[in-house]
Amino acid sequence: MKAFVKQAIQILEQNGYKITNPRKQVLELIQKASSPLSPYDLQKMLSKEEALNPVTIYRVLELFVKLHLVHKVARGGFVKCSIPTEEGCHHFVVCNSCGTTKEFAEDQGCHFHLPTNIAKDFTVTSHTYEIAGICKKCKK
Amino acid sequence: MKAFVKQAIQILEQNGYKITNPRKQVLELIQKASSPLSPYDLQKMLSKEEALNPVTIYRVLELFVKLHLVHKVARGGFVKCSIPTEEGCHHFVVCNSCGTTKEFAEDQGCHFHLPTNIAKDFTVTSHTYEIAGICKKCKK
DNA sequence: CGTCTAATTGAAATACTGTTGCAATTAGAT
DNA sequence: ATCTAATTGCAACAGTATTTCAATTAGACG
Ligand SMILES: [Mn+2]
Ligand SMILES: [Mn+2]
Ligand SMILES: [Zn+2]
Ligand SMILES: [Zn+2]
Repeated sequence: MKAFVKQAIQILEQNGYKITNPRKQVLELIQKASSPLSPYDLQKMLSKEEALNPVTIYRVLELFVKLHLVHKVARGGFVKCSIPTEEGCHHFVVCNSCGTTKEFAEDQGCHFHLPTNIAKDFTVTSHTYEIAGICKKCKK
Repeated sequence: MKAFVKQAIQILEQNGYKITNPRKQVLELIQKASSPLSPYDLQKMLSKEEALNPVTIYRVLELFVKLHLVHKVARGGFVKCSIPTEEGCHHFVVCNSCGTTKEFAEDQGCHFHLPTNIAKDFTVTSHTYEIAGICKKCKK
């Protein structure tokens, strides 16, 4: 995943969006990162000279998501609480349009799978499986 | 999952916590719900008479999480952004103690599985698989 | 190149979410 | 019924997210 910035710029151009400094800066940071970044994560990574207004970062990311340049992965903020399941896992369907979240049961049991290299360093207490997309209603 | 409230109250008692109105109210609401609830979701579900201070709801939930009466499922808040993967899926390990989030590759490909009854009503654009627990560092 | 303008950014105001400290209230032990 | 530690509510605050509008700028065009 190295051509990321280059390719993203192409897609911006193709869709008639300007190649601005804030957009380039954010793309560079995302390319370097190995973990998901929040708007404020990004802000903190910028030097004083290249500082950006948080509002700008939000808008840049919003655009990137619209163009599918980045995925919006739901992490952070607070907590929704749920009754624990037998196997300690949760399965959700989330509509990207209306935000509706529904919990569901997997039809042939839990598909949990922990890579062995992770298992060494990490004590698992629960896991979550989330499917994002568009619900029936929002398809009109 | 019907004995939920009763069992929760038992565990509160066993651990020397008081059975208060706010705690009972929140337990009832969670039992009724079929989807995860945020503190403010819960607040909105309460009538004027039984109204609770949001701070109280936060603290009640915090206790419930500690006693494993509910799971803290990470949804909502804003966005962390990530470069999309081939298969449109993301796999994270999240430490419940320090909050560190790492993305990882599944060792034998993507374990994505969409129950057929969901597939009918829902157009999937991406999915996320998240493992929560305690990282090496935080185990001391 | 410079000019021009629609697109983009930043500043300010505001709303929502989450946390902390302290005083008032209350569950439940005696 | 009384007493007290545990719990709740209030107030103040910090962090996150959104909206409006004025200032700036990318890049199209001459
Ligand atoms: Mn599972
Ligand atoms: Mn996957
Ligand atoms: Zn929807
Ligand atoms: Zn940790």
